[in-house]
Amino acid sequence: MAPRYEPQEIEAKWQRVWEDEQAFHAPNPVPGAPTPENHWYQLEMLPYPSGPSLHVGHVLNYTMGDVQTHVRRRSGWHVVRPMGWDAFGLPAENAAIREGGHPREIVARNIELIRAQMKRLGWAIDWEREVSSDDPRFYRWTQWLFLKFWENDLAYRKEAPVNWCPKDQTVVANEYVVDGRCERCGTPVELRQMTQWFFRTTAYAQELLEYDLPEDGAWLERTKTIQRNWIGRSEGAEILFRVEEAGEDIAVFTTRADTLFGATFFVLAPEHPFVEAHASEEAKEYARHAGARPVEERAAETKKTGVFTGLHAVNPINGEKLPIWVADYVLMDYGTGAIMAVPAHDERDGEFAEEFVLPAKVVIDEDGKLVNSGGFDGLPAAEGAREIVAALEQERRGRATVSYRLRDWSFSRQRYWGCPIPVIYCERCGAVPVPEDELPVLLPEVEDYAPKGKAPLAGNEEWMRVDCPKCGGEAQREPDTMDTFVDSSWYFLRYIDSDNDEAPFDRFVVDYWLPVDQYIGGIDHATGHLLYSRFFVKAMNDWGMLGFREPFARVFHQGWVTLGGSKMSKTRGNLEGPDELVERYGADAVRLYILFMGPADQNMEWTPDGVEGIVRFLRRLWRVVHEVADAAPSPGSGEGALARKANETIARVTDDVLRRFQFHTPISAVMELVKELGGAVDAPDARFAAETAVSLIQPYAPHVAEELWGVLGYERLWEAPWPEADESQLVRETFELVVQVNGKVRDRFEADAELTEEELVALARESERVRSYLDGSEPRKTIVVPRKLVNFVI
RNA sequence: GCCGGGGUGGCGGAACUGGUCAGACGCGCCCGACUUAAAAUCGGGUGGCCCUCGGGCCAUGCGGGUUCGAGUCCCGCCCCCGGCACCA
Repeated sequence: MAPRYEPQEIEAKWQRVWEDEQAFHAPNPVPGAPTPENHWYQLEMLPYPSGPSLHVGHVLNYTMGDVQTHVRRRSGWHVVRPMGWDAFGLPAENAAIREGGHPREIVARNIELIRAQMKRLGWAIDWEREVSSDDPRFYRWTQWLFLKFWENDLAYRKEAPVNWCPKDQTVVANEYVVDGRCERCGTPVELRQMTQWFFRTTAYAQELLEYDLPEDGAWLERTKTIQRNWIGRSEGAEILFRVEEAGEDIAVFTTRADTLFGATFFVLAPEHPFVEAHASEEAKEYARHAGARPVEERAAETKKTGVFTGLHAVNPINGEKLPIWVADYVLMDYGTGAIMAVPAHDERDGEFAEEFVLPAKVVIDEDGKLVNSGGFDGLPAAEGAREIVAALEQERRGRATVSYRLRDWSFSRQRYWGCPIPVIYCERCGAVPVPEDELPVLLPEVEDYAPKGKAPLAGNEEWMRVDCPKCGGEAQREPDTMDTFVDSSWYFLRYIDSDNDEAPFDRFVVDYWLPVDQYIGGIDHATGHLLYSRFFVKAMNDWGMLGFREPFARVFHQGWVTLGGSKMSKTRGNLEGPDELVERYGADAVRLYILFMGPADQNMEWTPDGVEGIVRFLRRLWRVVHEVADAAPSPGSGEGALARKANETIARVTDDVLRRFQFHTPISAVMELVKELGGAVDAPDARFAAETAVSLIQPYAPHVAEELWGVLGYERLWEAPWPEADESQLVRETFELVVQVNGKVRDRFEADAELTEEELVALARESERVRSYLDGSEPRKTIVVPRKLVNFVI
């Protein structure tokens, strides 16, 4: 009789062993010493410790990473799999405000609790590399990196319209405004003119479109599409229009240079500097009002609005004088903020022309060829565009160019709980960097850190007052803090060298481990975190800090876990933690269940109902392995029906996890194996099958697998080599021959795998059932698929 | 509108390069064993319709096509999910 399966005891026992041994610590390579070539960096997006518990979505995410980790480790890879905390930022700060404590304390408490949960789930994490973004030893280097960006003109300060969240009382980056609302709290954002710090992400717009991946790297098409759309590259031309009244040129951007002869008027965005400089009073008045409104609001207007400026622009291709209007359907931050209007071939220009009774001129006919376009008539549109741009280029009035939709990343935040921006403002010297040896600028205590529309750090006057590092005169600190996405843009580099106090990281070790071999996290970060991290790495590569240009070789997005139909999230308050289930059924059952629920990349509704099936499977596995240990001889035989099934299971599980990144089907495969084994525990090959089943389930259920490994007489399964399928066992001596008549299966029977095509046909024709369908007639055609089927066509 | 991903039983889903009556594995449901009984456990059944119990027909969003053979390939629709969108 097998002892009872007591997951709580078993799990506590093995977790203690792994902890004592630091079983999942992966040492860094040392220069000059031999290093394992086969290395693997397994990374999952780090959690916000804004609440006291993980939710089941996290459990899915980290268990997937865990399965990868175990399989890779046991397959001979040197695997690093770190963990840390995205501790700074709004989520944690808002939680602290809600609960009425200091963010530092709330975050520290949450980290304790979540770390304990992670250990309780038995994840194979290298805890020696743990980092937290609110630790001065970490954010010192966040500040250092900021200074590098500034020094390299990739960070700058400017006054610009920015998204302001009235609830969170801070600026929000474009990337985290979703449908005009703050991604964090769902409040509609407002447009505010503010002086802010920006990262010049646009400098890398083109490179961010090109995935500079290692040979075997792969990003999902889905993710690349989202990023591509976000970056929004359009090829077109910049064309100069002369405004004689002002003695100036204005540039327009167009993707339709082929329609240049069709331009009948000209439009400036309200914010275009030319308006304030030269336009009529009426036009200026309109521009002041219109420019203050957010784009979504402008777009929602049913009628186009605008005012004539009193000025004219000369079309460089034909010398026509076009009236210049100012209208809010033209946006300052795309292209040049000015357009040539072609009402016949652009819907919006058409609407505007209709509203203000302006002429339209058709220049492309139904066949897509240029008409009314002087010497360019008859050219197909694409060619016409090229020719026209070429002609303008001769006159230095135009050139082919590319425009992007991507904007620079605004990253200064008017909140307390973040990394201080190490800048000092001096009346005489302007903005001055805090000298490197004075880093970190520690986040000071403030009396009141509640959001109030301006930076809470400004409230600490003693901290704010500082001597200018350049001239020694009176100066003030920058009171804004950094967006938490700055921290997460490089944390994966710090993991690799988290004890380094001389530099953010050492290039040698980072170049060894990175790019991250497998990154797992939510697709909601496709245009934010994932893009920012790529930007950071490209910049650091340009400065020679590291030797690669992409941070993540492979990216996988788990689906959301939904509850009541909507994504689990703190804002919705529909969180479900794993604790109750873990307590009841153990970590192994929860880990298996969450992965068994469905394909990991699809959304799934959380229901604990099916966990019973997994518990039944674990109990069966427990019982069957004990029975085998009692009944079947050791070492036993590696041949027979069970052994073959076991080998097939090895091949399936390995391929699914490593190549297909599919986690639910391996569980089915092992279930099948265990079921078959249960009916033949005293077979000579039962022991081999039992060992295989235990070994294959270890990445999913490491505790029970370890215990059963012991029952089978072995030790340290977490270090045991991953099983390899015996190829000779996969090749069957016989196979089930399917015989079809007209494509319909009429008979099936075992046949020797060595038979030739002729022999198979002969065999098939002997079948009684087939004969009755053939009805004595000769098949018109016979198709033979070796080792599969014979099909008679009559 | 443009770009990307999907549509298979009561449910989650499997079928990886066109080839084993499509539906693995699990949930749920039904039947049985054990039990005084229930739970637990174990065994069996479970796409639909028809049936003379041999089997037959229909089925992978809809309509066509290619092929000896299509969930898988091609063409045309419909629907769902995600991204972008007054972006010139």
